[in-house]
Amino acid sequence: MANTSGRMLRLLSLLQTHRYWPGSDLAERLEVSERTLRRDIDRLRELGYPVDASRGVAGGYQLRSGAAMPPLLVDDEEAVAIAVGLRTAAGGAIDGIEEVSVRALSKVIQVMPPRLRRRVDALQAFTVPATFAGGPTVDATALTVLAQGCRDDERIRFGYTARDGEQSTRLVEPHRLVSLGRRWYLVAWDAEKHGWRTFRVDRLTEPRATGARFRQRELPGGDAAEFVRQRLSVAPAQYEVVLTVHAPAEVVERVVGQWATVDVRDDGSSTMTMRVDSFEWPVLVLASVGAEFDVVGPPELRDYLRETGERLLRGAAAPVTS
Amino acid sequence: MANTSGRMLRLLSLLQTHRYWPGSDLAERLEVSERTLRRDIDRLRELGYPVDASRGVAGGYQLRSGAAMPPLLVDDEEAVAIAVGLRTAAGGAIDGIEEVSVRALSKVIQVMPPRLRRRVDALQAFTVPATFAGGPTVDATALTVLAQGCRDDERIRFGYTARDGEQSTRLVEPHRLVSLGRRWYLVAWDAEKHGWRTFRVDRLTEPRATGARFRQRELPGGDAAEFVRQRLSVAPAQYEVVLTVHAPAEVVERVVGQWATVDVRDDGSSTMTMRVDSFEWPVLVLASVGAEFDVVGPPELRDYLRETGERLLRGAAAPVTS
DNA sequence: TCACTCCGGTCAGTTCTTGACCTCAATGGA
DNA sequence: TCCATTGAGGTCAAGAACTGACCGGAGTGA
Repeated sequence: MANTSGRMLRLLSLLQTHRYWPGSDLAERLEVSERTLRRDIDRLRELGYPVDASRGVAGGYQLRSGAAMPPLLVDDEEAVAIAVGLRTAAGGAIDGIEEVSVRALSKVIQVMPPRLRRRVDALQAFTVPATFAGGPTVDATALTVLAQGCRDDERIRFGYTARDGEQSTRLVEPHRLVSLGRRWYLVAWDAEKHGWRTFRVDRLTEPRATGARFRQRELPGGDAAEFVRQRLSVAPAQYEVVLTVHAPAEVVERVVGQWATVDVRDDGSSTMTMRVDSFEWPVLVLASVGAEFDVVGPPELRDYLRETGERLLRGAAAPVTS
Repeated sequence: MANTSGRMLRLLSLLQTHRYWPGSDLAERLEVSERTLRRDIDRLRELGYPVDASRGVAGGYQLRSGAAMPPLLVDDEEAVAIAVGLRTAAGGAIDGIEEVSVRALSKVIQVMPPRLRRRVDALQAFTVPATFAGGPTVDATALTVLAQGCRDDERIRFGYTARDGEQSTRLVEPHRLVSLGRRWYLVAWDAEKHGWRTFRVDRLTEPRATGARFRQRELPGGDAAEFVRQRLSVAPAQYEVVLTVHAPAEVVERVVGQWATVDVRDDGSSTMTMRVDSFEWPVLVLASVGAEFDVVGPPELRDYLRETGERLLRGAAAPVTS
C-alpha cells in the first residue's frame, strides 16, 4: 500500500473524482511531501495521462482527457451502473455496439466483487422492455458467461432447445458471439458431436463454464458472422413497411429514432419506411405517435392492424371481469 | 514507461483482457524477467487485487474478483460502449440508478479522448425509444455538463425556457442533479437572481461550464431531492391501471418486465396492475402481449383504448395515399 | 514418470525514491 | 501595482526498492 504503484493508482483515482485538487490536499491524502506529489504528477504525465495544473490562488491539478483511456477508477455504485448500462446495451437497445458491450461487460463482471454482482442482478429485473422490439429476451448473465468462455477458451456446458423443440445438453468450445438482427448466436465447436454449430443464445439454458480450457480451432471461412448468416438457411420473411403519418416528421422521428427512415411530405405529413420481420414494432410506433396515418404497404400490415385495433376495442368494451 | 507503476498498470490491463496468462508471456510482454513478474504479481496481491495462479501445463495467472473494484482498463471501443450504456441508463431507462449513472458518465466522459466522445455522440442518435414511456428526452450531453458543474463547483451558463414559455439566460452555481419521476431537475443557486432555483433539465439549452469556480453554499434544508419535491406543487395525476389479460402470467410478465405486478388467476388468465401517469405505456404493453384482455379500470383507459383502436382501424382501412 | 508451470529464498549491484531546501514563475485579488 | 498563493523544478544525500541470476520445491495433468 505504501508502494509507489499503489499511490499512483490512488492519485489517479482522486483526480478522477474531483476536477480540481489543490496540491497540498493531494499531498496530505497520499501522505507524502508536496515535492513528492509533484514528482508523482510528473510520473503520470510521463505515462501519458495529461494532468493540467493551474497556479495562483484556488489553483490545483486536474486530469484532462488525453490520447488514450486512463484506468477507470470507479466506486461500487458506479460499477453497478456501468454493468447495468452495458447489459441494456448488450440486449440490443442500441444498434451496433452489442458485441463490444458484451466484451466490456464480461470484463467488468469478472473483476466485480460478488456483492456488486448481486446488486446488478437485482437491478436486471428493471431492464426496460426494449425487448419490445419483438423476440425473446436474452439473459445477460448467459451472455456474460459465453463471452468469457470465448475470451478465455473455456469449455461451456448448457442445455439447448433445438428448433424442433428437442432438448439436449451440450458441451462446446465457444468461439465467438455474434449479434445479428436483434438476436444473439453462439458459434462453437460441439465437443461431443465434433462439429461446428451455431446456437441461438435465447434457446440456451444455464450455461456454465466448466473450467476446462481448450485450444481454439480454426473456424472454416474464418468469419463467425458470415458463418452464422450461412447457417440461417431460413431467412425470416422481411416486410417493407411504408406508412404515411399525419404528423410532422420531427415528431415521428423522435419516436421511432433510428429504426425507420422518415421523409417529409409536402403537406406537412411524413412518410415512414422501415424493414421488419414482424409487425409488432411498427404497430407500437403508430400507437405511440398518436397521430392519424395511412398504410401504404404491405397488405399484411392492414390485417395485423385491424386485428390489433379490434382487440383493443374489445378490451375497452368488455365488461369488468373481476 | 519503464516505471514500475506503469508496468503494474499494464499488467493489470493484460490480466483484464484475457483470463489466463502464462507467466512467461506476461514476462515477455512487460520486458522483465519471470522472477520480477512473480514479484509484480505479489505486489498486485498486496494491493488487494486477487490474482489466482494455476500450475501445471496450461497454467497461468488470472485476475479474480476481489473485495473492491480494481481500476478498469478499457480500450477505446469498450469505453464508448460504457458511455453509451450509461447514457441510456441516465435517460431513465432503468429505475433507481439514474443519478449514479450520471456521476459515472461524467467521470468517464471527462477522461475520454475527444475522438471517442465524438463516437459516443454519433451513437446517441441510436438511443432506442425508451423515451417511449412519455415525456421529453433529456440531452445526455447537458446532463454531463451539469453533473461536472455540480461535482467540480463550476459556474454554468445556459438558456432556459420557463413554464410560461419565457426564455432567459441563466448563470448559476449548480448544486445537485435530481432525478424524479422520469425527469431531471437541477438545483442551483441563481447567481444573478441571488436565490435557489430548480430547473427542469429538458427545458434548458446549451449549458456551458464557464470555468469559474465557486464555493458551495448550503442548501436550506440540505436535501436537494426534498427541495425539488417541495417546488413541484403540481403532482402529476396518477392512474392505477388494472387489467385482466387472457394469457398465462409468465407471458405477460415477460413483456411488462418490472413495470407491473402480474398475478395469476384461477382460470389461467392473469391480472396486471401498474401505476402510470399516462396510458401510452399500458396500451403498448397490451398491443405487444397480443392476447385478449378486459379493462378493470380506470374508465379513462377505456376511452383511450377506444381512441387508439379506432385510429389503428382507420389507418388500416385508409386508401393508399401515395 | 515426466514435462511444464508457478513459488519463493538469497544475494549483490543498481536504480529509484524521498524529503529538505531553495529559487522561479504564474495568477488573481486587494 | 503589489503581494499572497500555488505550482515548477533543480540539487543533494540517505535510504529504500528493484532487478536478474540462480536455486531447489511443489502442484498438475498427460
